[in-house]
Amino acid sequence: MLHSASAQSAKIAATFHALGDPTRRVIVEKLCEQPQSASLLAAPLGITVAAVVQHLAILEQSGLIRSEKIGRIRTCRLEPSGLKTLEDWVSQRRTLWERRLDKLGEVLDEE
Amino acid sequence: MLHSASAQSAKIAATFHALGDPTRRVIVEKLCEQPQSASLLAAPLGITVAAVVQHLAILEQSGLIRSEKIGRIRTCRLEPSGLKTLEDWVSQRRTLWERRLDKLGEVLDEE
DNA sequence: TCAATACTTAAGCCAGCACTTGACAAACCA
DNA sequence: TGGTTTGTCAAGTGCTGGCTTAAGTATTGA
Repeated sequence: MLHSASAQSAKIAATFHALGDPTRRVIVEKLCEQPQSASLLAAPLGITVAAVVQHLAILEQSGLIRSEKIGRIRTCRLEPSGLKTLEDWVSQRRTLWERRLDKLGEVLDEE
Repeated sequence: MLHSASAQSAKIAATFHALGDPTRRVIVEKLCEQPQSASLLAAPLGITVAAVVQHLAILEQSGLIRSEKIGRIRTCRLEPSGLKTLEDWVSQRRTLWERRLDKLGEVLDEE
């Protein structure tokens, strides 16, 4: 399955933007351990639930988390494919960099 | 070699903050292919060299790039260990998440 | 049914950040 | 030596983004 380059870069942009904020990173780290409600996430963060909900929206848009509302409780959980997007980007950059070194090696060998 | 948890998290914070900006991501992507000077980086970005230099300082602080000034030219190159920091964070989260699933499986098996 | 809980939404505040301008310094070159 | 290139630094500007408050909706439980 192929994605357009722009779709991929849009997703990566959203992901990095989401994880660029320390509070959102803490949320993601908590959700790695177990799913939690919005108010449960807010408590240790020292910010209002309203603020947390705003963070959750950004995280959800980026695909890093998923949330489901049952009754009056919204339960959030990690979406592992979001981490995969990140992993792919990093390994792609790494590959590019290594390929460059390989080429450089070839040139040096020829001389 | 051990690093303190706070030192690691400070580095990760700097890395995510650095990559949270689209312009800085473009810079990193360019530097994956080849080292470049500040003005060379600025040209296709449509911003001033002064702005690029500010971005470079942030990227360098995060450990994602390294730069060296020879004559009047500052050459920037990728620092692969910066990408490694990122890779480590992701794989750590992934591991946490998988471990949770494993535990969940055990509990279900016991019942 | 009434109150408490859990979240949602909108509006506004303010600090931080990306960027510019302008003035400067150093290196290169004709 | 004078002009061009390349980068540095400081100050200022405008906008984004994280947060709050306040008012609302839906769900739950006594």
